[in-house]
Amino acid sequence: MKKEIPKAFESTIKEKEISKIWDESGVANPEKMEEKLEELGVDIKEPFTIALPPPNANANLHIGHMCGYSFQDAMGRFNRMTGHPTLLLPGKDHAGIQTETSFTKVLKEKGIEKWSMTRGQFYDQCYEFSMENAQSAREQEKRIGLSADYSRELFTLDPKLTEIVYETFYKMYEEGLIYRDKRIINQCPYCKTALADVDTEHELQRGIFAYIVYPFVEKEDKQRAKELFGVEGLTVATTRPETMLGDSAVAVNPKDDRYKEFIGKKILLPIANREIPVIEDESIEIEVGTGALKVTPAHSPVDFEIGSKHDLEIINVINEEGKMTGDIPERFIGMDTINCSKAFVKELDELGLLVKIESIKHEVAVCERCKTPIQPIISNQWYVDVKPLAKEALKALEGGLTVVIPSGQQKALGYFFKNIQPWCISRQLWWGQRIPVWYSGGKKLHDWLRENKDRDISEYTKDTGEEVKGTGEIALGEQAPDESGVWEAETDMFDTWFSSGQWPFSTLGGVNGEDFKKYYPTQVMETARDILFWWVARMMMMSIYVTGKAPFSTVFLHGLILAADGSKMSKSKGNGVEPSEIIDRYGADSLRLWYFSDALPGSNAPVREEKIKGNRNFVNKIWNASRFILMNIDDTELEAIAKHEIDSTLERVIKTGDHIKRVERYLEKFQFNLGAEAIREFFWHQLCDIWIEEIKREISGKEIGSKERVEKLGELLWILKMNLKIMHPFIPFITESVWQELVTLGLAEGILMEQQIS
RNA sequence: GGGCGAUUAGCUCAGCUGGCUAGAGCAUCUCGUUUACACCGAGAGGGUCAUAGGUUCGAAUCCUAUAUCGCCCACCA
Repeated sequence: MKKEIPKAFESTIKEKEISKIWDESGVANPEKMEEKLEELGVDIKEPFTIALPPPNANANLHIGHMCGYSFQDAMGRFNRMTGHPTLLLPGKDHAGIQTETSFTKVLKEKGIEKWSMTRGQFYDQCYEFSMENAQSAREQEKRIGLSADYSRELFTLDPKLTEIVYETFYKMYEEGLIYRDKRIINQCPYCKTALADVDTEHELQRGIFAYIVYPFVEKEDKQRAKELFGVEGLTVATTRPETMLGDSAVAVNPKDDRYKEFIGKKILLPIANREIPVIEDESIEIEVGTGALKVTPAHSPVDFEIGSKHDLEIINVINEEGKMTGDIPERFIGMDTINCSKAFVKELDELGLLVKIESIKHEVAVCERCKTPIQPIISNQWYVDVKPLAKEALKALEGGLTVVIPSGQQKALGYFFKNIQPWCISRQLWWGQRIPVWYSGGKKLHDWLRENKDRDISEYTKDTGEEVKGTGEIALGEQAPDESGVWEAETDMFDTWFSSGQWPFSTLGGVNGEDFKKYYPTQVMETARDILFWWVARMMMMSIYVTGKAPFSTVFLHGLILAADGSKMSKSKGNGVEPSEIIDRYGADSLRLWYFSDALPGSNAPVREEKIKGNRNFVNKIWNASRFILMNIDDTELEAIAKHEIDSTLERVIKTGDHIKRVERYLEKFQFNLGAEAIREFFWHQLCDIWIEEIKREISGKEIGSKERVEKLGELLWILKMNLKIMHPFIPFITESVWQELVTLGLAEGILMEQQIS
């Protein structure tokens, strides 16, 4: 009897051994794999490349990350086993705002306030924090079997990448696509930064709807209003009374018969006691609220539009931290918006100007990262005019150069490109890549000049009380253009997506990189569908802009992993499933197989442990079937069986060949579920339940070393090996483990990972 | 308000360009101590494929409505 083979597949032990073998082989490196293919005498095909989505280096990987890696690894392994030098290019993302938020929390738990640190201190410690997370993420990636080329691993803040990101910025600036603008932005009072529209979410929240009387100035208007409405002014309805000190007008629809006659009249804004006009605007909906809208251009995107149409004054009353500010009564300054709202309601009530308050539920924009309600405020920010980029991306999409799976998401992406808005790329953060801009005489001077185009620089001092110390010009670069000392560095950071949007070519060394020539464009982008607009869209736009070519031909969006009850997993709910626990219990292969059959594009996949357990049973079945075959081969027969030439006309051999082809087709068409089902069905029910049983009978009573035994067991061994190969992209650990058992007996060579399927 | 998708066995879902008695996994039930595996084997039950029309020799599959659910986008005060 040969050495003992355990009855059950001990996944935890085996996975470690196998990982080590793979690491040592080095064939995750495409050049190394190419050499291997040459050795094997195989036709070398086009490289297959995936720039793996870099996970945020601020937390452990979750079950969704593992899902992505499973699909990408399956694609990678399959291509590697069919003659393609394969590059799965790994990396980690600094994830600007998200990491800054989570690291701030980490500090807080230690009793340290972010604001008590210098930017530099914060940056350094955050860097360390990110590196630690990157390390554990790397370990997790390997646990699910990811065959990435770690010799090329990158972090988005790597100087090599930053250089490329800056080059793109300079190019865009010179071509007039980058500009600074003062307009209404989404301000997160908690993160204290501007956000792009796409960085906000809408949440249904409870709020108030206050009906407030805005009295007229003139006596006759008051009287007329009294006759018509019973109050001496127009009643406006608002969910945000605290913004009223920033009102510049009351707008009504010109078709609204109730208010028509008051258009052009003057209103005395309560509390502020400032006169504002009644204006007309088509966009006002007659049925909503009272049909009269208070217009606050500084603090509402809708109002901002109306304001710029009618050239209304912009009055800032809320600052970056969500506190009341500006030219307002002393008692409100510094109040937060909620308390201010309450105070206003009280005062208005005392003045007899509060009609009523309704309690309503309405959609509120919140910060995508910390869920704090955003404050729309006016501020100076950097923008990219992405319209022309989106146009090219749309062309690629419509021309079929990039195909999105599932197709419904392709339409959504097209819609996004068609309706794209300027992209605000500056963030008031400490963590990330600094926007490489310098201001002569300071940022404030530059902005003042931009806002006061018709005025002379000499008036700046009069306006602001500050000396003019430069020209207000801008210079680009990492370093100040000269030593004159007039240059002030931009302190804003890039939106994290500005760098990750360049991932497909920045990781390959940019347009002049060696890797770029060989591996760009990549073949696949595999990710979760919730970052389609943030990331996939940006990658397409920026990559086409910089390289002229669509960065990938297929976008594969895997399904959304949900908690067992079908709800979204979230940290706050505590209903997340820890991938390492699943792997400990059932093995990485079982989890992978579950992804392939359940986490299909366009679907939701609640984690069902029984199903993963079922896959574990299948993995174990493979182990035992293989073990049985090996146990049946006598030591004295090993050599003969190893040398045995397979008869390609045998029925079982033909059927096996057909099966392999079928699964190959499924993998080529990204039909992982069908592939997973096919390998299971074939191995378990065809091979184990039927053929092994048949062969058991066929060799029973035959003498050891006889021709029949060598032929039959040789056939069985061949079928097993073919099955191991085709199953390997799905379940690499078990298949490689069995392969290694074969190697020790001299029945196979090398590692399965580098074998060619046909 | 707009868009996308879903609705098939108790549960989670397959079912590609329309064609055999509609499938899988898990769950359920019955039987089984055969020298790989009980993380097993043999077998069984269970679906008017959301509803109503239509196209067709033929529809879960195509078309049109309806209903319910989900997701995304959008400035409803």
